Order: sequence, then C-alpha cells, then structure tokens
Amino acid sequence: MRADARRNRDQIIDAARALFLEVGTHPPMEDVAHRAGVGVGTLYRRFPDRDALVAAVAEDTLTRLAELAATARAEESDAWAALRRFLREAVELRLGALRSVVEDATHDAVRAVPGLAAIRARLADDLAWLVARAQADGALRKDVGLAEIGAIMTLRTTPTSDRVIAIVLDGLKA
Amino acid sequence: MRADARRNRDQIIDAARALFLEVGTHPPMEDVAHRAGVGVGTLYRRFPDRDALVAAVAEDTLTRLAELAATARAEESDAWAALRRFLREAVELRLGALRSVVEDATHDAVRAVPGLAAIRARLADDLAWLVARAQADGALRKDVGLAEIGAIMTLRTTPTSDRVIAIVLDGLKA
Amino acid sequence: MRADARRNRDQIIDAARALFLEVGTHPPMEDVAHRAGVGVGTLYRRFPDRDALVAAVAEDTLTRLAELAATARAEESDAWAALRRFLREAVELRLGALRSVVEDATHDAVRAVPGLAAIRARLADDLAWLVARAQADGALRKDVGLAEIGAIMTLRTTPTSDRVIAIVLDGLKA
Amino acid sequence: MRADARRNRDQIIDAARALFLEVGTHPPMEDVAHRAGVGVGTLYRRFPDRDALVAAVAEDTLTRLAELAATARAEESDAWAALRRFLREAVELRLGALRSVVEDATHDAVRAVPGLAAIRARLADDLAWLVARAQADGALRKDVGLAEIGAIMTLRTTPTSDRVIAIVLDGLKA
DNA sequence: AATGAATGAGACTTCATTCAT
DNA sequence: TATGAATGAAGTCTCATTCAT
Repeated sequence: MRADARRNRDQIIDAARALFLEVGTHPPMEDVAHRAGVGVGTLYRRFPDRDALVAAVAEDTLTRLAELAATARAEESDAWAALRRFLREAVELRLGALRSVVEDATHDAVRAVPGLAAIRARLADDLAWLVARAQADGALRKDVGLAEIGAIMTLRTTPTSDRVIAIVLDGLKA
Repeated sequence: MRADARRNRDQIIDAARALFLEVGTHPPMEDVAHRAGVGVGTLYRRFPDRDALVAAVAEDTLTRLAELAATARAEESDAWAALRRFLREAVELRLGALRSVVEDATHDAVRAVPGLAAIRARLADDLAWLVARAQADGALRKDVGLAEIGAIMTLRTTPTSDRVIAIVLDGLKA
Repeated sequence: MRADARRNRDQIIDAARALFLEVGTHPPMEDVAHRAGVGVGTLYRRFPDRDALVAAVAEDTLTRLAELAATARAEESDAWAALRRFLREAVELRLGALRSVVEDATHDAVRAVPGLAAIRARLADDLAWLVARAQADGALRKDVGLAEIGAIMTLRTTPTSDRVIAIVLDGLKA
Repeated sequence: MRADARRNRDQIIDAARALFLEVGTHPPMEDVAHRAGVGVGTLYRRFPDRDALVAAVAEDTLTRLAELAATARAEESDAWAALRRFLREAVELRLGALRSVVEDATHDAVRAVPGLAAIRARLADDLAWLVARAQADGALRKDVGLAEIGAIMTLRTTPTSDRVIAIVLDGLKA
C-alpha cells in the first residue's frame, strides 16, 4: 500500500472513530469523508460500504484494547495493578465506549468479520488471566467475571470519568 | 384531550422509549408509529417532528427519575439506603440509560423544552440532599457529588447489570 | 336549508374566495375551514371534496359577474358606459381575477359543473351585446371581441389597478 | 462548475420556468426533475429546497427582463418605441407573467435573495428613464409611472395577448 | 349536526452508493 | 487515483378525506 493511500486510510478511520463516538455509527458517509479531508469517492475506494467502515473501526478498536491488555499484563508486576491500569486506560481513551458503539445490535455484519474473532479472543484471554490471577492474589473480589469487566470498560466517558472509575475500582477490591 | 387521543399519546411514548433504547433516537418514524399501533399521521399530529418526540420522551423519563428519587427519599429511613434504591431502580428500569440517550449531543432542542428545567431541578435537589445526608451519616464516601451520581445512573444495562451496580455501590461506601 | 347551515356555507365560500385569491385554489382544506370558523368536518359536509368547493366558488363568481353585466346593461343609457362600468367593477371587486384562478387549467371538473354553462352563457350574451352595440355607436374600437374583454376583466388587481384600467379603457376607445 | 453540471442546472431552470408558468410555483419537485431529464437528487444538489429553485427562476427572469429593457433602450432610436418594444417582448416571452408568479405573496424568501435587488434596480432604472423620456417627447401620457408599467408587463398571456397589448399601448399614448 | 382525531397516500428531502470527469 | 456529480430508494412530513366522539 502506497504511503498516501495508507495515510488516507488512517485519516478516514480517525474521522470515523471520532464521529462514531459523537453520533453513533450512522453519520452521513459524506461527513466522514469531509472530516477525513477526502472525497466520498476515496472513502468508498477504501471501504466498499458502511459495514466495512464500521468493521475497520471495530478491528482497530479491539486491536488497541488487546494491546492495552497485553501491555498491562507484561509491564505490571501484579495482576490487580494491571487490571486497574487496563480499565483506566480503556475508559480514558474511550476505547471501551467505542467498542460498545461499534458492536451494537444492528451490526451482525461486523461481528462476523473474520479477523475480529482472533483479536477478541486474545483480549478475552488476557483479561481472564488477569481476573483469575488478581482473585487468586486476594486483590479482586470473587463475584466478578469477564462479563462485568466488559461492562465496566464500556463506561461512557464524562467530565468526571476518572472519579467514577476510581469508585468502581474501589468497588472491585476484595 | 379525548380519551382515545390520550391513549394514543401514551402508546406512542411507550413505543418511542422502547425503540430509543434499542437503536437510539433515530428509528424511522414509521416504526415508532407501527409499534404504537397508530398511523404516521397520528404520530405527527401529536409530535410535529422527531425533536418533539424525543423531547416528550425526555420529559417522561426525567419525570419518572424524579419520582423515583422523591419516593426513595420519602420511604427509606436512611439516606444511604435511599440512594442505593434509587440507583438500582434507575439502572434496572433503564431510565438512566434512556436519559443519556435522549440528552445526547445533538438534541439542543430537547434541552430547551420549558418544563424540563424544573423537573431536572427537582431531581437534582433530591439527589443532592441524599448525597449530603448520606455523607454526613458517614455512609457515603466524601469524594463524590451529583456529577458522579449522574454518571453512574447512566450505566447501560447489560445481562449482568445488577452485578455491576453492586460493585459500584460497594465502591461508593465510605 | 336551515339558517345556520346557510350561514356556514356562506362563510366557507367567503373564506375560500379570499384564500383562492391569495394563494390559488390549493390551500389546505383545514385552512379554509379555520378561516371560515368551522371544523373540517363541517366543510366536508357542505362540499364533498376540493373540486366541489372550487366549483361553488366558480359558480358564485360567475353569478356575480353575470349580475354585474346585466345591471350595467340595464342601468346605463349607452353601451360604452355600461362596458366601462362592468370592467371597472370586475377588476375592482377582483371577480375577473378570481374567475381566471378558478377556471385554470387543472379544473376540468369545474368547467363541467352543470349550472355553470348557463351562467357563463348569460354573461357572454350580455357582454357580446354590449360590445356590438358600443362598436355600432362608434365608441368602441372595431378590432376587439369577447376574447379581449375576457382577458381584460382578468387583470390582476394591484395598488394602482384603477390607473391601469383607465389606460386600458382609453386604449379601447374607437 | 463542470460542464455537465452547468448543463443540468440550465435544464432544471428551463423546466422550472415552463412548469411554473403552467401550474404555479408548486409542481412536484419530481416533475421538475423529470422534465429537466435529471433525477430528484440532482435537482436537490443544485437547489437545496423549493424556495432556492423559485429564487433561481426569479433571478433568471429578472435578468432577462433587465436585458430586454437595456437592449430596447440601446437599440431603439426613440424612447416610446423602446418602451413599446419592451412591453411587447415581456408579454410575448411571458417574462412579466413569470415575474408575478415567482414574486407572489408567499415567497419572502425569494424577495430576500441578495443579487436580486441590484438586477431589479437596473430594470427599474432603465424603465424609469424610458418613461421619463417618452413623456418628455410627448409620446407617452403623463399620468403613468413605473407602477403602471410594472402592472402592464405582468399581463397574463392569452391566445389573443397581442391584441390586448396593442389596446394597452394605444391607451398609453399621449 | 359539528368537531377534530385518525389514516395513509403522496410530496418533500436526504443520503448510500455508483460513475463520469 | 481522487473527486464530486448523479441517481433513486428510503425516510420525513403534509394534508385530503374519513370516522369516532
């Protein structure tokens, strides 16, 4: 892929991510193109239809979340610290919110994208490992599982989201 | 207002509430009408455009939330119990989620609805009173305010939302 | 017909006449009803559909024009004076303009109304008689006929319509 | 503007002009598009709503009228001849009628179009000059002004409109 | 009999997608 | 290849007419 093509693609995904967070996954395609600084034609050359664009944003989002989890697991000495770091970052970067937006009801098409399953699996694996380990360490309460972590990372950012996440993290403590 | 007109109006708001929770504030108006069991014309006679419908749902939602808060305050013996009850119910009935949906970015029109300010004020008053009293009682942590309560009540329901709310309530304890 | 029914009917025709002159023959039926001070139901009880209403206004208009012509012919001593009087009044009362509005292209339905033909014929007879006589008197130029008189009576009223009609009448002189 | 876009625009205005003369300013937009040989989408890309289309036709009409007046003034040796030529052409080309159609009561939007005022002013200037000069020459009666000329140019064309305009021009003579 | 609510067909307008430049 | 114009299907909204109150 030529350098400018790659740049266009990235700009389009950035624009889509921003708009999806603001108004959901159905902004006019022309708005996405304009925000990316390209014409609609270029947008459609990269992504044949809206579902392809949503899928691309979903993949990008899940990849980033998986990287966040992997990095936290690798760099933090204990599992509870890693989990906290992951949740803080996911909420802070709004990646959790974005994930819930792109995976919403209507987008079965998105859920079916081949590559996604693997990424989702990696993310789930890392989080499950962190949860199990943090519980074994006696740091994380026993009555939570992946489902609850998934719900929590999805918290919509607000002006005071770091306050809220602090409360939730306290609630998660054993 | 004629009895049948009133019934239609209620059915329309019920239908809109359900659809807004499922797919956001932009379902085809025809879908709203059909779900309410009326024709589009009736929908438009009652609500001249989509904004008017969103505003009506917003008013209905805030009214119910305000009632929830007032009832909890009146019926519970201590403030912390009342606050917990309010948050559980708001999340359980998805009224908090609905509130965040209808008050989203684009709907300045909604924010401008006359009656809304008063209702919002009543809700805020009751919640502020509960927060202050629960903190004075030593039951609620000191570093939370109305903003955080507002963010928490907005938690999107998930299959495990009662688990999540339990975690959050634990986090809120002093 | 009961007195109040008659009054309703007259009010509706008055309202329709006024609106037709302002915006043509296609104002919302609800606007006509409102201007007449009745509900739509009443309007439809009197006139089964829009065509019936347009036809009624057309009949009313042609009847008045025919009366104008008959009166002018009967009361004025010479034909040229009668013709001038008729044209002045038709333009002044906007009956000519109204006639052109209600008889416009789309309203074949109206043209087909039974009673209308007879009224139209009476009007045409009187005008033809006046034209012929005024020409015989040497008062009216020879190169005009019913068609031109019809076109002239149709002049849209303007703030200065009496000036314009004076010019036209001068132009009509032999 | 691309060549085909310009061509489409012209075709749309031509179609609108024709339809406006036939049925007024409210034909279905789809009819306008079809007559212009384009899809509705193209019509709306060029003119965001009906008012914009009416305004464009108004501008086109006034521009042509202004050109008619300017040309008549420039090419005719005496003012009275120029005025007659202008009025004949305005009525013949139905531009006067079109002007009254597009400037009718409801279209305040049209009246507010920026460029229009200047064009109207040019037209008024030329006509005022012709009127003044023709009166000074003793060719035009003294009791007419711009208002009357404006009303006359607005004569609705009929099968015998040249007869009628001849009558009016005779009436205008000093 | 009068009213105004309900209905749905149709007009208006937007926007996803295709295609000419 | 990038652009933005063209298209028409789908959504929004209006209003002629019918019908319950």
